[in-house]
Amino acid sequence: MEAETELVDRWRSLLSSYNAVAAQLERALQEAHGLTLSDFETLDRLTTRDCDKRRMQDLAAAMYLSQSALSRTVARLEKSGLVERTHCVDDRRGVFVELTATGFERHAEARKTQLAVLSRHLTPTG
Amino acid sequence: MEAETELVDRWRSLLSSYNAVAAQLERALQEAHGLTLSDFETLDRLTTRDCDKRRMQDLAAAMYLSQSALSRTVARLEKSGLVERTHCVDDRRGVFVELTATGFERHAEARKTQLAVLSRHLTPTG
DNA sequence: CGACGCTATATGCGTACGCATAGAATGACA
DNA sequence: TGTCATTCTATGCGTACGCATATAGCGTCG
Repeated sequence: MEAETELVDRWRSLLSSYNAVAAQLERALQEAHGLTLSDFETLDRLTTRDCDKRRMQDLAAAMYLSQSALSRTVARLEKSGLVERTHCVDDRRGVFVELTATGFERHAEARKTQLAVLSRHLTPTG
Repeated sequence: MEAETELVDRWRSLLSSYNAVAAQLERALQEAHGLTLSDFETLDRLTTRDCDKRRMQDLAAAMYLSQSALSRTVARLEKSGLVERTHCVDDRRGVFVELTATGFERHAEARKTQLAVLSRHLTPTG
């Protein structure tokens, strides 16, 4: 019984910490840069890794999004001119996603917003 | 710079922990009980507190949901017969939300599912 | 080569969300 | 009593999501 309530308490804590930060972050990114949280996270994955040209499946594996959600996120980013999609040459089922110069800049600006929000709303305790 | 990456790392960790657990929980609750995560959390609030009859605004304050999302969640729960809404007598703008017997039972069953999922997917590290 | 199973991505569909606003009831003040 | 600012909940609207399925390319075996 003790273990159960401890488990639920940890979950509650995670739930409220996450939602508090996520809501602020979502709003700030949207307002200042026209980006969804998923948009930003996707851009982030593309800058963080060595090659800034990644296959969809690699992105999907590194993220929390479902395959379909990632597909649409990348479609949004492409429409906004932040990434480009190119078919792989060796396996034409695959799709490479690549940051554009604009995408790189937008990410850099958005990262400032992210840091500002995190430092204000992400408490050390969780 | 050090502090910045530490902050971002904490956020990443929170993000992935949350999503891993939330996705499982959402699916399990939906499949086994026809409940959204928000549905369950709302029922949970109604059983946890002293009086199991609460005003919308009290629920809203105790939760992460927006006011409109809570309104619709309660509407769903009422439609399913798990809660009842009654106008307050003293302030008829307000709405009391009350668990039905069915709602109480459903919550008790769903809580087992919650505990099962949490014990499997909520790691001690967060 | 041709058929088949498998993998990678896209899309139809239904749902929950947040924002902005509408609608109803309150309290204060003339 | 009548007006008006305020509070509480509901709703119109547009968006992102997940699930299931469609589509296109791959590799193998005959």
